[in-house]
Amino acid sequence: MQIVTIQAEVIFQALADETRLRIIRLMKVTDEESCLCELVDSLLEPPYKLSRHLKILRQAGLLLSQKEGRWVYHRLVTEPAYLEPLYATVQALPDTNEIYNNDLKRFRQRLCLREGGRCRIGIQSEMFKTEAG
Amino acid sequence: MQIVTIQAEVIFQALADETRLRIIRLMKVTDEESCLCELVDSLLEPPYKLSRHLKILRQAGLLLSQKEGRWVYHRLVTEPAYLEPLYATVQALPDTNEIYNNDLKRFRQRLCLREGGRCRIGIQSEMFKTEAG
DNA sequence: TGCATACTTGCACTATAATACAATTATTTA
DNA sequence: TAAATAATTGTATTATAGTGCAAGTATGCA
Repeated sequence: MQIVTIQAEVIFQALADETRLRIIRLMKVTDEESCLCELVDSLLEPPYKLSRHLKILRQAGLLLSQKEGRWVYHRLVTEPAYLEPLYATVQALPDTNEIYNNDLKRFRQRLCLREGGRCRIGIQSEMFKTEAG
Repeated sequence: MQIVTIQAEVIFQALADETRLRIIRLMKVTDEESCLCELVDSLLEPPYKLSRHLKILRQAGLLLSQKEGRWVYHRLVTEPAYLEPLYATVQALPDTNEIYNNDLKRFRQRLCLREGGRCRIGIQSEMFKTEAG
């Protein structure tokens, strides 16, 4: 086990971006883990963009990423304990334009395409764009 | 009364800086308000630098600034409610290098120089630099 | 009314950050 | 072993952010 002390500024910086807040909120609300292509289909953002944002969250100590074959699953890190009120804050943020809610709807749909609880397909964005705003 | 919706990214961005975290933590821990020169003496940073950081915090909706003669007093904003866990997080951050603690010691000393609960003097940094690390 | 002073800001400079495209890596499968 | 594919990254570009100096504003006081 490796404990790295992460500067508070780095954590707040990691949360100071709309795309990254969308990722954190989705992971927090669903208590799920997700691979890149599922996030692409949920947030409707290009893979290279999300991949870079995921890296920033990982480096800030907020996400843990594990490779499984061709897929990489990302999930929230819950330690140290002071991360919890931060996630709670993100989860409590107003969602005036329903951005978070639409991400969530698409993500839930996308989860239905898993087989045996794992993603077996790639990006399906075209399909998801036409549905659920 | 004017309610302005502030983007979450702006709030997290405002917290993504060491100097600003020092200001927030000091205001939160002491539950005090402070003018610029008191902060200069507490954080030992130049006035123009702190003035700019205070502006950023104000624009993010975290500080309220009120002018009183030549002095401007700054204090934490507590609304909306989701700011509270953020401040709590800042207050709970580890203080490995005692930076926050040293700020606090100097601030408490500086408060002793108030007359009638108000600051009546300007920057005294030279005096504060020589004491309490 | 002129000076001291608490604070702010214009400007220049440097560093960091977000994005898009294209290329690359790593893994699976035919 | 070659093609397909999930994911990452090099590079260029543009925008934003932090800092320091010097100048400016606004208030109080002699």
